[in-house]
Amino acid sequence: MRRCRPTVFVAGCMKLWSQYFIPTLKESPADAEIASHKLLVRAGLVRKLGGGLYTYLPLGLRVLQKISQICREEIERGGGIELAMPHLHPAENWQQGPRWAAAREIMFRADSSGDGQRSPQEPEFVLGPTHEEVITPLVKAEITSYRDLPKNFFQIGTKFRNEIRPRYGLMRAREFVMMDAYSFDVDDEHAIRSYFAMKTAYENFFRRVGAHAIAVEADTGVMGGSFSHEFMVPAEIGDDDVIYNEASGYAANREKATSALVPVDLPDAAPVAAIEEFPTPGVVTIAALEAAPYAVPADQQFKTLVYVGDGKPFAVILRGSDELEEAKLGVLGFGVVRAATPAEIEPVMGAKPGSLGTVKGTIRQAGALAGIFADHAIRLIGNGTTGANKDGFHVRHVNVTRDLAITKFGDFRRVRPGEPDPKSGQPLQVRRGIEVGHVFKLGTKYSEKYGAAFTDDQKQSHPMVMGCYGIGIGRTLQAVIEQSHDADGIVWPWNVAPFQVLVCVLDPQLPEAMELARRLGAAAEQAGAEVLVDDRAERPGVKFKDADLIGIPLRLTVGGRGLKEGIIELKWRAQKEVVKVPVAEVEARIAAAVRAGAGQA
RNA sequence: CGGGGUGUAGCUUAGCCUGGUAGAGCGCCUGGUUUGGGACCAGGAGGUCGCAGGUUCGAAUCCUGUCGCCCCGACCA
Repeated sequence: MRRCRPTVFVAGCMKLWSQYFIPTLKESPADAEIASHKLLVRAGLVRKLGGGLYTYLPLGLRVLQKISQICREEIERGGGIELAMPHLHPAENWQQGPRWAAAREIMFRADSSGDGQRSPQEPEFVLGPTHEEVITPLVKAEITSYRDLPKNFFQIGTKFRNEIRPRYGLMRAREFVMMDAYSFDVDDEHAIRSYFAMKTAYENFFRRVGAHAIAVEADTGVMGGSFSHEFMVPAEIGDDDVIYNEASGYAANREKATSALVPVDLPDAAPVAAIEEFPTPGVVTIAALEAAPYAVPADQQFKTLVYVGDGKPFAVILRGSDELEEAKLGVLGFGVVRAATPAEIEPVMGAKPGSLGTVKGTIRQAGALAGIFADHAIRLIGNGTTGANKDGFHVRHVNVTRDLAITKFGDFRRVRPGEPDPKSGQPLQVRRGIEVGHVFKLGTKYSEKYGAAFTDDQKQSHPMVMGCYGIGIGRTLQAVIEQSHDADGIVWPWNVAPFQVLVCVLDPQLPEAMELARRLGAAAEQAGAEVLVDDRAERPGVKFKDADLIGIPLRLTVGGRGLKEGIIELKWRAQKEVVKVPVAEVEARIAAAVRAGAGQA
């Protein structure tokens, strides 16, 4: 017979470490790069199944549930109604929607079970990466009157995205837990109201879970305001650059950030001379044209890039010194955008990349282009140099208004730190952040496509105005760790800690020690805390190290030494000091400590 | 998908260049000594060296292919 530890039952819900499951690690797994990822694994919160796939172990699950519950409460307070949609979606729902082509590459396909012999070309099912394609048809079928609006439905559940590169543990997983909400309103004004209710709910949520998240402008709306915000947790390991100015409060994702580089009242430059073609053999880069003998500064060159939007080529003009921010091409309205290949460019433009330009009359097949889009900043050039659409030639004295064929101006360049803030003119700064949430005013894109319309009090039918909202629950969990840890381990904020109180029994073989531990645990539970009792037959050093690693906010230590003196020790994970408490006073002191812990959270 | 790296016991890894018995630490099991910040001694279990081919008398080691994983870029909660 194998010897087993006898099962010990404890009153209340407190868990005995020896009978629970908290596999801590002394060393970090080799594949963990950042602090939060290492701690997730070392503290026994998660284990990896495969790339971007994680099992939540008991401790991790408890935190996930804590965060989910806080999220649920705040979204409900913001007007959300919880429901649960399938994770498996008929591909048909997506095929009828507006972004099948764009979204399918990140979707996992799921075909009917069987021997796989009859696997169709097109998937029958996909695993849901998000749920607009499911909620909108539901609302279309169920809601038809203005009397039933507004509605805001949300769920907290698993999402599947075939991320090209899963990374950093839960930060970018292929299967992850997300809160997603969808609002339906009668008009823009109400939709904006729903939007800001969600934004407020988000702010409350992040405050309660102890994550310092800042709302960052993610899109400049067409209606004079901004109706997309990302919630970013500042962190060095973030994937996104936040462009901001502290004084003015301006903050935007790099992809959407703009600057006041071009004065609004900048007059159009007058032509200086007739355009003139000149030979530039072998010159195919901005840098080469900057060099002798040409000596044209990069910020006096027009850079012409060719992209393909939904199969049609189009051109973008930037200053030679600027970089294209590809995400900004989104405003052009194409579904799928990619850089054109040299083979695609030459027949349309008349030259290979490096000699391209958009001077009127020089484009071989101007009609083939879906448009020529110019960044505002080229107006700062006024008169400059560009490619002649003839290999080995450029043209100078090119005037923006007189000579360039431009369909439309727009903001396409990537902002650089130091440029003037669009709000205040102060220099912009940059820092890294992790996107943990997103609020987005969708408009009628989906409601029109799926026919989600309502009848107003004038018997008129209108498409509903939608908003969509997401919070990465797992990502928030990891962001909290990233923001709240020290050299020894995690320092959980009270509200999301897997347990709030750890009773550390140094001599569990002493019946009186275990008996006292039970008393302390009961007192903490009575005060409203969740309690973990470390009753393992380990040396004190091991227990203290593990306690610091898993980061329970309040630690109560019961040891033979203290027992003799009639004291126990009370220590906050976030502080260094140890407070000795006479056994006679423990119940009252613990109750007060638990209230304090819950209060400051 | 492009560039770089890596795969050896549950975890961290040495060995690979220069082919010849697969090693260590942690963890685990047994016994003992310890006992307030990751103890010590003795004994023990545990490895298809990612996978498939090839070269060779002989491959963890060299070659080819393949797969997984990690890092840098484009996408996202």
